[in-house]
Amino acid sequence: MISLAEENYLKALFNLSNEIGEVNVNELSKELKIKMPTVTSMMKKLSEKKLVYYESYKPVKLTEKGKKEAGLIIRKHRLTEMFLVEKMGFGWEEVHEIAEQVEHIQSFNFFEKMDELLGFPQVDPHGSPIPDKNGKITWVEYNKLSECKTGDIVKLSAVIHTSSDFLKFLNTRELKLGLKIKIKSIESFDKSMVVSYGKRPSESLSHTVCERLLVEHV
Amino acid sequence: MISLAEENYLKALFNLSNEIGEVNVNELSKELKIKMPTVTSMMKKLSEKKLVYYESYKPVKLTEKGKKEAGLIIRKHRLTEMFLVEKMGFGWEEVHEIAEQVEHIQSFNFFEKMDELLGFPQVDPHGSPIPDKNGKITWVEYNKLSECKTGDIVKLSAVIHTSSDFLKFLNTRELKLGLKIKIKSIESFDKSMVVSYGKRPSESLSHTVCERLLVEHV
DNA sequence: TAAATTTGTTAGATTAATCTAACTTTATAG
DNA sequence: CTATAAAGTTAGATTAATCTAACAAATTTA
Repeated sequence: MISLAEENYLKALFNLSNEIGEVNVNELSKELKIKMPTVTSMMKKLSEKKLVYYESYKPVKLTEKGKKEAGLIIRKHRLTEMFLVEKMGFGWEEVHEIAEQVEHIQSFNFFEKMDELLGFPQVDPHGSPIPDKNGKITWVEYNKLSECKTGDIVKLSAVIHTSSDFLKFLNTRELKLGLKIKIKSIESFDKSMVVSYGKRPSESLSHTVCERLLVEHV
Repeated sequence: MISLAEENYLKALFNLSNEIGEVNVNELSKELKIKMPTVTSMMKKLSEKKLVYYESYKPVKLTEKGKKEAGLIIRKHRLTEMFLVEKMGFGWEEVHEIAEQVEHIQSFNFFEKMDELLGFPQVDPHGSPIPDKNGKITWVEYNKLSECKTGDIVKLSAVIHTSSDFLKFLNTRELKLGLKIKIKSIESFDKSMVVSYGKRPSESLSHTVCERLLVEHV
């Protein structure tokens, strides 16, 4: 049995690994807002349970078993977010906090039913892929908007770092997934972009924002 | 802040109080399957938090504050059960276990949304009343089927003790809330009843079953 | 009403998850 | 290549929720 606390460590490890590969104790500590000694001792425990590879003074890695468990938690999180948006009418900026709690519910059927009612979605409301029933994730290679060049026409496919404030900002600019965006110009001094989309002929987006918008070329 | 463990004690107290008024430590201990010394110490803690009245060797009572908190937890439980049945297609025998977990989720909006999507229901799938936003419950006086007499025609309005097995049994007999039931005869030796309802002209129900079926006279 | 049973409490141990303080190892910067 | 900084560990304390063993109070029964 995996405790609630353990689930949170696995999830954090999974998320950080996907960004930066191996994860050290310090990063995990910051991510979870839990002091390093606590993280160290939890790593020993998860190592005993064969959920992570851990050796003193070295970065931590999820085992296959750990990846699967983490994937299944993230599956529950993302299915929940999708359900909250699609079936309950929440905004995409509201769902993360609720899903953080719902993801720990132990009931295969509950999440199966969500999946079914949603029509087996592949991505959550932020464009992140939903792991399958084995916890396996299918990575789609997106590009950062910030790496595109003037004249490119792209489709907004996902957003990174789903803080509620960032999502509210996107709402105010009517930036939604699936939207076609044309890059009109790039300011060389601050890398901000002037783009057009929907009914907005000219919007300026800071580099920070453009780094968090994932797009596909069309 | 009320912890998950504390919430479970409050809920148990609320439920037991409605059946038997004052509740002693032993009953609470059995209900929660937690040993008596643990219950005693938790009563002291809840008493400090002004959620219960507690004095050594005396029965425990919820304070007004405790009643409100307990009512709100039960509200979340029952809204969840209703949502699972009405919006997600679960059977009434499957929802208790899931609701036991969902009831602890901290999100006003989540349960507001359920309430709204359900059209502000007054009762849960077992006919139990749903407390209002202040945790207040409106009691409707039902009669036990076991207390009715031959010839009575009644409407099945609620069921007590919602164990999954009991509910599955009701499913096999096609006994649903709202059903009109006619009492054809009562066996004096075991108090079992022969009744007719729906497409079933003659069904025998044991006294144990009849005590758990709550009805209104029509 | 005295004995037996049930109910309740106290004391102290245990477990999981956290912390702080002190120390060690590894990495970085002159 | 040493010295300093950053990262990591160990040891020991803390808190919440649980337990068992032993004792005490209340209730039931003979």
